[in-house]
Amino acid sequence: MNETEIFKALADPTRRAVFERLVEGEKNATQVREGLDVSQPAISQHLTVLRKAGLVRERRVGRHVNYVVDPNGLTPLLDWFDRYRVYWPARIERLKTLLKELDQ
Amino acid sequence: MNETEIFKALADPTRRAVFERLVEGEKNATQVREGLDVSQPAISQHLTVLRKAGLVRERRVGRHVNYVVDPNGLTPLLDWFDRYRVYWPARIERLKTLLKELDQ
DNA sequence: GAATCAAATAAGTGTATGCTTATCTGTTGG
DNA sequence: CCAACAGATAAGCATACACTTATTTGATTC
Repeated sequence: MNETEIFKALADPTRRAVFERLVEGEKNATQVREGLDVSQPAISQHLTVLRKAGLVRERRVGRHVNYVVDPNGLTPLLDWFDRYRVYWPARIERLKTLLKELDQ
Repeated sequence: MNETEIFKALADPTRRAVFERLVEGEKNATQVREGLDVSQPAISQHLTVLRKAGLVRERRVGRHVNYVVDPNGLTPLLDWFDRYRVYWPARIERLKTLLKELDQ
């Protein structure tokens, strides 16, 4: 749930691949594993890390456990970026300004 | 320069603190160190990691070496977020849509 | 309710990482 | 030039981490 945990979770390429696969849609651990050259426990461990970081949620469906991306999981990182938005490229910065104007 | 390197660089709390201090403005290694309870070599090592990740740049000024945040350093991460913007909170998502409409 | 299968946990291992102290490098000001 | 000082590098260490194989847990289906 905190920045460090999320950054760490996304810092590992394999784990980021797992996350990216879940972005495609809800999947169980076996489906997540397809195409990735790691053992079943490895996937399970990665999913635990992602879950603890608040990036994914699990949902039991019969014998399987489905994993879904948590829509709010990335929020802390977005907030962090927001705090240093001075250094964002102009394109994004422009966007932000726009929102403020619209909120008024 | 690649996502993994940047995520890793920002995943360490001390190193992220170093980066955040540089966001305040150009500083030399000694100034960066102030208030942080780590040795001089530790700071030097953190700065090297940040520099290799493309997040900061160094600039010799006499006997000192000044460090500055690289404005484009975060771009790869922003692009990554962009790729998964489906899961951004609605507020931001709305913004994006708006921009597109305005571009037309 | 026993067999089956998905997924988690246990235990162990090699490597990466963040830190330290000690030393070296390089630039400057007297 | 050389003394002084900023910062980098070397070397070593303890811990964290990503992975493996082996085993356990837990739910379903026959």
